[in-house]
Amino acid sequence: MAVLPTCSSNLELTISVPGFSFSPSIPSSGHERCSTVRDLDINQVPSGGAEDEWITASMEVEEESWNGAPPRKKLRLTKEQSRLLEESFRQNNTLNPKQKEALALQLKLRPRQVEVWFQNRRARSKLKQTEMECEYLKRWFGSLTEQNRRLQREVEELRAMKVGPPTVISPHSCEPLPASTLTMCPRCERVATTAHDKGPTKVTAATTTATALSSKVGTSALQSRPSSAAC
DNA sequence: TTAGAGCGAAACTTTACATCA
DNA sequence: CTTGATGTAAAGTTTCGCTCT
Repeated sequence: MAVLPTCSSNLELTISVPGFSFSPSIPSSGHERCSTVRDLDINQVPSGGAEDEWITASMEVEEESWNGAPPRKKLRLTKEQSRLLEESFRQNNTLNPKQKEALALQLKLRPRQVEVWFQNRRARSKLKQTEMECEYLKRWFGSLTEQNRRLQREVEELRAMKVGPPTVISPHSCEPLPASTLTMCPRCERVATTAHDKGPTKVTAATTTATALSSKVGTSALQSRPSSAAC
């Protein structure tokens, strides 16, 4: 199996905050079940109020929502909160309780929110990586299919040539060697002569073609696979 | 201007596993 | 060694805010 990119924590996932604005937002008309209080944008600091008051207020709203039907009020993180979370995620994609507490304090969020954000972020990283692996395998499959087509064409061409068994000329005697002295290198599958024939070997066109063919496989394998030992 | 579809992300649930008393 | 409590991560799902048409 090929070596695949494995740096999930380095994946650059942009966290977009659509429509983020400090200007007063108009409550969505499609969510009538929200109370008047909960229609307030919880990301928005109330005019004239301190940020701490805003946080307290938004938490109170959440507490209230637990009486009766519990419609979730979803927080939209500010750009700054997202940035800090991302930064922290890059350093460490899991948090111990102390880190979680500290980060929550720093971001003025509840520890549970930080925890959920990290869970979702890990999930997104994994999804992104899986998608990348999928793309990689698709491309690899495509190139192997193409390679296979080419090789089959070459096999057909060779068959059409109807050449006899390969003839090897010995460098010592300058006489043709019997085909039985030919061996195949098990690693690279190139044709080689037996041990007693150490010198450079002249081969006929057919053998050359066979060697070139096998080396082609090696070359393209090198292109598509990250590592391949040279013979 | 409004309604609704679609999408992204926050929040939740379930399950599995590890640790500890 | 077994057992129950507790905590956490992963995977899957639900819900909601927002944009676009």
